[in-house]
Amino acid sequence: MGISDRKEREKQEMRKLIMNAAMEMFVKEGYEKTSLRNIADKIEYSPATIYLYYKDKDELLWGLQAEAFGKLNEIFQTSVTATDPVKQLEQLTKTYVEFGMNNPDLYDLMFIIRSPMNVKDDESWQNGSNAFKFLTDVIERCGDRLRYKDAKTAALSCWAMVHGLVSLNVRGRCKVLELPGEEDINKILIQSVDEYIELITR
Amino acid sequence: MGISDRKEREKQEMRKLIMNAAMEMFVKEGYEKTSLRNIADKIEYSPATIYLYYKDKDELLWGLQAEAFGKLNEIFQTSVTATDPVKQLEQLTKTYVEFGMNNPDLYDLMFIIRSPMNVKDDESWQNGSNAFKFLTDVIERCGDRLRYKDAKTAALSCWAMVHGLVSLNVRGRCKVLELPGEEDINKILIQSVDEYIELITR
DNA sequence: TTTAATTACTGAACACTGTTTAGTAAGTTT
DNA sequence: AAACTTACTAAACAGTGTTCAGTAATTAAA
Repeated sequence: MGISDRKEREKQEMRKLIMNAAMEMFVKEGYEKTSLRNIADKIEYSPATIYLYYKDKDELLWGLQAEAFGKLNEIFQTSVTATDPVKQLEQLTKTYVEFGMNNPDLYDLMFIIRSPMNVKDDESWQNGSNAFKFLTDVIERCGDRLRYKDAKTAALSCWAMVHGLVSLNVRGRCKVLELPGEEDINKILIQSVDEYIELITR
Repeated sequence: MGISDRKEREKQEMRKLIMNAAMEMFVKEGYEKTSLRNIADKIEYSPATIYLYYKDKDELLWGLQAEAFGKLNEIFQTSVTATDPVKQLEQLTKTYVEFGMNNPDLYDLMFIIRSPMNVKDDESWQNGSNAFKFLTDVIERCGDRLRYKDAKTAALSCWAMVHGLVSLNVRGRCKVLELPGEEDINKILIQSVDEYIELITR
């Protein structure tokens, strides 16, 4: 059955072709400009063809989301290098903030946009879950060096803090801060994370 | 010039008619269903008419945003009743979280959606700025009872925390938490806020 | 009071969006 | 060579925000 094997291979290649085009479009042109028609144009196929490989736009976005979470996990792996778990937490949170600020569109897709993150037990949810597990593991290793009652709420709070900082910025809500002069917003965020880590450790 | 006065009055009434219809639609049907055509249908005018009173959809959204911020300010005023500034901060943060959880669509419009919050010196920005000032004022009154270096970063961090909690929930990102049983997510959030307040006070 | 100018409004169109369906052309099997 | 299956697309549907020419009513000027 070599033919059906090849057919299956070609099908996966086509899925990848669509996926890659969508991803490239997404990081280059942003969410708004990434329509099915534009993607179809890019890969020189009809828009209807995409529907033969993906149920709808949401399914495509889940794919992008999965890749983005994978990327985040990779960065975590390479950036969190310390042996001290508290130091690890510091590296983790800063890495998170930097990732969000450097990849606003991907961050959007992963943590802000409405549609995805709906279905359980798919790749996207798996990768997202892994990233969160990375955080909870670090926090658990911190043990009683964190001034938190249990690891679960500690993880939630910690995540909420960094996500709050990033998402307020990504969606331009930090103008009310009225930063004096041309202070780098990126540094202020990192500083806030620093202060937070200091605050929750004893 | 009584005529032009009446004309101006009628113009404002029309603006209000559109605004109210849009707001009603927004809180009842959500953002997705609130299209210009639907609004126009509701007030029994042509969609084109709306453009005679609002430059575009964004301008309309700014109006809604302004009202929502006004509403939030009101709630702040009636809910923050304590004399102790730290207690005030606790009331403020909890009120914020509850507002977000009870009015997800409005919260969306105020703190998540992309388009608005662009232009300075308009009503929406004013009201948003006021809400933030409410927070910074409370924090300043707390003085050295907060374990923060300066009031500004304290305010940012505090806001980031509550916004993080609410927005992760509003956009359904808290499923990774894997809450045991049917625990009320609302209570967990309030609990997290509690713990945070406790954490930053000495 | 009749005519001219201004105002308020709309129908229809434009350029998009995601999505579905009927039909075609090629590849595969019999 | 005929029958079947697969891969693909043109065209349409229903929706979006937005613009513009044209109409009817109101106001101002003659």
